[in-house]
Amino acid sequence: MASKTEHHKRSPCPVACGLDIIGDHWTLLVVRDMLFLGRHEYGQMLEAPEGISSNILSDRLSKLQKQGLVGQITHPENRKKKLYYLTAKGKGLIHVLMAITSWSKQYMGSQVKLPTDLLAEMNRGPDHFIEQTLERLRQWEVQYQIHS
Amino acid sequence: MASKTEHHKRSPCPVACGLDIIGDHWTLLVVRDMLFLGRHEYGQMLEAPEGISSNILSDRLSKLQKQGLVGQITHPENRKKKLYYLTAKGKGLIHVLMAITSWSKQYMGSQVKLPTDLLAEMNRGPDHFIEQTLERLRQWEVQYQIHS
DNA sequence: GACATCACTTGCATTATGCAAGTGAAATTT
DNA sequence: AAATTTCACTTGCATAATGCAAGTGATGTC
Repeated sequence: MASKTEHHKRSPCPVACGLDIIGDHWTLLVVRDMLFLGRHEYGQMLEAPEGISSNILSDRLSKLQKQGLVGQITHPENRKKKLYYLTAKGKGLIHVLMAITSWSKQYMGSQVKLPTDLLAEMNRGPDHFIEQTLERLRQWEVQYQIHS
Repeated sequence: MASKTEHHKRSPCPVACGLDIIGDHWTLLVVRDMLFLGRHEYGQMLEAPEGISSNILSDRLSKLQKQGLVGQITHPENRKKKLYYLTAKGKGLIHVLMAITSWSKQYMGSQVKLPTDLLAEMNRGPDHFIEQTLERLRQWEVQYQIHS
């Protein structure tokens, strides 16, 4: 569970410290699911096309909770389900995710595609897209009475 | 060498595709060295406080070159040295690195510190900082006659 | 010609990941 | 209320990635 590569013990660099949390193949995909794709349940995230394994998903969700990026509640409509949500710290990664998205669109061209509704919103500019995304989350939080 | 986790084969998501290239503990630190810290030699990067291993550094530099983010020339002042430089694709990651930096500064507080000169430039706003950083690189490229 | 530098490479132990299968608690069906 | 299903994990085991120490060979210096 504890990674051997904990940069922050050796370096105060914000990039190095940030990578201690998000510097792996899966963490940012889990954040993406919650932030952009409306996936807040374990089962939904498992179904994402990248094909995360159940043990990795479980591990990342618990790490994200320990680090304060994610919280959870039991699903009000089904007590055996859980809902995972982003805290302010987790939502703060929206700028990182958008920067990666822009970079990929620009330099990996034909390989990348994104859902048409998100693409349309994104084409109206980054500020608009961010506001739209956060508003969507706020509404979802109201629906489930989450105070992140 | 070929990772088992190649998202782009399963998903066209720009986040997933981007993470295929930068989604590990070390790649972005190597880019950071070249982009912000003026480290363009193998030996300099080895000395970074995070303590990258020589085999990992070698691996990442060759991957970055294969993917077109980095190029190399032999050092004009010492033929047994090499100079590594960022292409436009590599420099394009500046927005990702800045987003991570901002996020770390905001949410990891006391843990992160950065060189005073960079901090001062950063406090003058992101646009200024980006222009300053890219200008520094341009001058360095002129010095070594690099046409990225 | 001996020695030091430099950018790697190699071997091997440790850690992380991928996959398939299993577990137990809660809900649903019979 | 007994049996089955759903759900969020765990576990076991094979494979891949990483960390570390020690080479290697091509160059440059004394």
